[in-house]
Amino acid sequence: MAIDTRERILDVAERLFGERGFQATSLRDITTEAGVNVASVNYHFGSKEALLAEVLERRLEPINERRLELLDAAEARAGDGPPALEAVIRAFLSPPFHRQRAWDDDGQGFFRLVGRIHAETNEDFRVTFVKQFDEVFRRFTAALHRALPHLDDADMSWRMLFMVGSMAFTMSWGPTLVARGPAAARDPEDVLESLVLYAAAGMAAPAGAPAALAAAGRR
Amino acid sequence: MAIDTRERILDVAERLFGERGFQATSLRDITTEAGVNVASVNYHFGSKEALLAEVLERRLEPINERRLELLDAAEARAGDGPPALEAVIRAFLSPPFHRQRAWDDDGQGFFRLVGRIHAETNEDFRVTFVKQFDEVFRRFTAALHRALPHLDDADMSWRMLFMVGSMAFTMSWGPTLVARGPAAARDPEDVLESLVLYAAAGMAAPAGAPAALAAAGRR
DNA sequence: GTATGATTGAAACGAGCGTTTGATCGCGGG
DNA sequence: CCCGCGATCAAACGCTCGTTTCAATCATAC
Repeated sequence: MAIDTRERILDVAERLFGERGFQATSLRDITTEAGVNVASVNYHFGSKEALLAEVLERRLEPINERRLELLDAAEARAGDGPPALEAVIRAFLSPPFHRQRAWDDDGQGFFRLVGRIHAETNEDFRVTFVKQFDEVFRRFTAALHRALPHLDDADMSWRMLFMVGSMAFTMSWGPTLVARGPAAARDPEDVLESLVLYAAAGMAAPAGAPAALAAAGRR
Repeated sequence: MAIDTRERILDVAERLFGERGFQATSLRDITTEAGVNVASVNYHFGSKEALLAEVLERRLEPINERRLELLDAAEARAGDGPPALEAVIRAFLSPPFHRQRAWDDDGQGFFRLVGRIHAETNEDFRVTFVKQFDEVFRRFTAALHRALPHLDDADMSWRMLFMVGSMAFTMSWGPTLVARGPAAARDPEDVLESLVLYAAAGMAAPAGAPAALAAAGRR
């Protein structure tokens, strides 16, 4: 009936998956709200899982492309020297935020969905999910290593995990935090700035000693 | 049949909820693996949701108690002055890690479950979930404000979100990261140290300017 | 030993799920 | 004009879910 059935399904699925989660959202929820037939999901996408995959890919691909563009620019600006830490971190963190003009935008569904899928613990899902970030991770790991030569591989891996965690959590809880207390209300752009500063400072922190030594030093 | 039906159900439920998620885990999965009857869940807990609540409470209550104890100690050590930033952050972050001797422990189920529930976006769930942290958040917000007087309320709220996100993400992805590349393999205690250093540096970062000013300053 | 109340067991309930089917519709090309 | 085909539709399929039922079993107190 309507303009484009595929697009309508993708839009509604993105929002509902973000609001309620993948498992908790039924195809009937989606198709009813989109005003299309139940069968159209399987007709256009093949299965519910394939629908999720396409929902994610539609957003993540341009985001990861943009990340690499910004990283290229940061490295070009640095010439032969190591790239500026803050620029590298901003290249990674800013693209997801730039689809979000305000906290209650339409983009909120995607925003929450991204936060949610980052927390998905199903190992099969993680394998396919990580693949989409393969090149992004390799490039940013290398760039961060150059910007922060004092960190070894293990330190870097964990700190990148910390950074991604902050980002994912902010995307997932940001709308809730803003809705709860007006004290926290700020432009998404401001929050991004705050997150970049936080991550840059954390990344640049001195490398930790093994726990045994640190414990001895503390006491 | 066995020693304690309630306890057996709680143990298995904790693990399976962590591995597969709440929605994706059926009561029959749990009861089969625990060797008890399907009806026993509803008999002992009332419903599947009530079972989840008890699974969470059993672990979170002692963790939050410990957090407050450690915060008390840190504040006592500081006397009238502001508490040491790193001590406050360690008081918050360390309790969940201290149930985890190794990454492949039995505690992994709980570890992942905690990571997962932090990312839950169902608003009803969040309301009840946040309540359990009420006092913890109030106390730590106050302590961090004293340790970091240069941050306003909004900055503090967001940075605490960043910190919790790093923690939750680490708990959720830590086992995956360790299993994937031996480069990252480290004692959970070492990772905690790394996380504390990262969070302390991020928290202590200079306060951000509003985005408009920051953008002007960058270009 | 038997009554009593808590616990367990097998089976069934109704509802909702993802998916499939086969008829029907709309429409551009022969 | 109608053929062919992609798109849509209502309906049904088989299955699994959380929950309930009610009889059987157990432990304990009298």
